[in-house]
Amino acid sequence: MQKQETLSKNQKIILDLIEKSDQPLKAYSILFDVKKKGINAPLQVYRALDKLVEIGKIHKIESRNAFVACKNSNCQVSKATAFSICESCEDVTEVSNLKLSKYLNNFADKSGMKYNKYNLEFFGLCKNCKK
Amino acid sequence: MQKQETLSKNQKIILDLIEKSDQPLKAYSILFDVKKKGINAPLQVYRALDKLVEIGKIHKIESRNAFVACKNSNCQVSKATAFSICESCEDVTEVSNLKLSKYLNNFADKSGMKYNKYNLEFFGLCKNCKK
DNA sequence: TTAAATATGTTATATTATTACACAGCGTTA
DNA sequence: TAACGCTGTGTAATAATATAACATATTTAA
Repeated sequence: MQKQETLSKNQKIILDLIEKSDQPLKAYSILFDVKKKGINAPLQVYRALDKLVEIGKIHKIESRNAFVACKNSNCQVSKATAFSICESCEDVTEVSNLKLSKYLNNFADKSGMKYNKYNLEFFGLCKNCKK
Repeated sequence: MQKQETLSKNQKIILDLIEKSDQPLKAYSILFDVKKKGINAPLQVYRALDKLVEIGKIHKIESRNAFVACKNSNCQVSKATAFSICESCEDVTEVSNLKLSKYLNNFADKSGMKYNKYNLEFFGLCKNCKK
């Protein structure tokens, strides 16, 4: 949590916004929302997003080009991420399952390549949409 | 394999191109390459790509906005995909590991959501780039 | 107290993807 | 065989996502 203190102005504004949303936000919707705070250009948003992803405060949902706050309160670096995505309502939830992350962090296939990061996205129908 | 026969002209041209490449291709690079075959517009490419993804002939590498041919020769539907991506040379390989796919296909977390699809991307350095 | 590193602001532009509309070919079925 | 649904094609325009290039400010650390 101590890293929070050292965020820059724009980074704070944008992290705040993302943390207040329970769903992933897209870069240009963020831009729209922060214009009233003096952030005027896409690049200002993307720069903050890049930094926030880098330090693990937010994650990018690659299949949706959208960003969510990290729910692992102690997450410092974004290197092992998993999400479940409802294909109907687009609700996204971060999956935190110790077994899963252990399994994937230790995964090695025959290529001999050692992975230092992964991103997993599950798709399905959420409880509400299954009804 | 029998589905191959029923691909349309544009779909065949584009699948051919992707299958001949050992690395993921981006939509506009595909467009550039197939102009000589009479495919002139992005939409023609995207439509073919959508279809090919749908029937499992190719996969989209979400983090790279690029498309690779499916290496599972008998893959009919693209519902469980895993790739390893070298962050230095951008080499991408499809991971086919029965244990992994079983594990992920059966994965269920506390949300009770049942997944019907997933996409997993591992990142690291490939053998060549590790040297 | 200067240099290096990080962040900001702005304009322009590149890259990725979709909307909207018109029409062609093919198999069904009525 | 005509009407229909379905899938695919072609084209133009535009939307959505992301980065390059340049100038300047602020913070950090030697």
